[in-house]
Amino acid sequence: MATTTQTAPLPIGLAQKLADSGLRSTPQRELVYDVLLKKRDHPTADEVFARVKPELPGISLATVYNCLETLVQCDLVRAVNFERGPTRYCPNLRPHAHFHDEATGKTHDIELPPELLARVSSVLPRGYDAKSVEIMFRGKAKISSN
Amino acid sequence: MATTTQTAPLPIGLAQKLADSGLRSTPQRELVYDVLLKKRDHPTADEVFARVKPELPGISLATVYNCLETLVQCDLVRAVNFERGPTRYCPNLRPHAHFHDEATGKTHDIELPPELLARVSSVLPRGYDAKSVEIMFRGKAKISSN
DNA sequence: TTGCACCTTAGAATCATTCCAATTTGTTGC
DNA sequence: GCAACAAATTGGAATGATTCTAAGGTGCAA
Repeated sequence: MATTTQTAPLPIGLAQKLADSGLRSTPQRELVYDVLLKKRDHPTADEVFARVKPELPGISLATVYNCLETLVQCDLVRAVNFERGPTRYCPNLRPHAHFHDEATGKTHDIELPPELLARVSSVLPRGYDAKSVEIMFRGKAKISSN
Repeated sequence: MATTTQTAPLPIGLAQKLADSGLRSTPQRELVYDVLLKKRDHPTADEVFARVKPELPGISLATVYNCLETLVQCDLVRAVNFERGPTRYCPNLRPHAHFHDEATGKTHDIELPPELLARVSSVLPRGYDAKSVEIMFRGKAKISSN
């Protein structure tokens, strides 16, 4: 195997982003991120744990929580909260909204036209300085794209 | 006291809305709703409990949860969830967004121009039928209007 | 006035998450 | 390579919010 060959479809930016924050790249962090990238169905921490365990049987749920939190801090992952229920994680970094299908419980990403977030933020009165905007829909989707 | 005099600034629509759903108007439900109307600072269930207790010392936390849930079902109150943390309750029925001030932890209502929600909903692809839209900002507010 | 459906209650149970103390791992300077 | 230190992981306990459950109350309807 040539030295330039990637050994796996592993997240290219992960180690760098972590280093930027003075953090280490660990097998646990890589695997958690990898799992999020592989199946983008907005899993909960528990679900990530279940997917990660076969690859790294010794991993603990606490570590999964830690890794997810780390990834969120590094802006590699978004944490999404619908009403009640556990936090869900999303590796889609492009501006998008979420649609929560009440029938299936599934969450879909909704791509947003580039100017919409600005338009939405423009409703803020003077004195309000928003770091982030979250748009979420709730309803039924006739299309099951997931 | 004339028969047409209101005996208290009690929610006019409550009994009716409840009846519409085949539910009864009870002292607990009235008081919980009253408390939400009186101080619109998006209290948690615990906070509502604390405000309600002096008026009705026998009330239980479970009942407060029940009443809040009932009010949400009757579309008299909105349940709001920011990342993690307890659900907050909001009796503002007009279309509005929420701004969560990271510095103070307080939540502010942001009035929305009437057409904005429609505009936002228009980004949904065919097949997505949204019953509700939620817009939430996170950041710092220089103005403390609450 | 009895029956029945709806409500409320207290406390137990559940679920997600965080905390903690102990251990492991990695890195740095020697 | 090796000690020392920092960062990361681990399992289990602790916490916090919410829901569940079983029992008792309340009030309308026949």
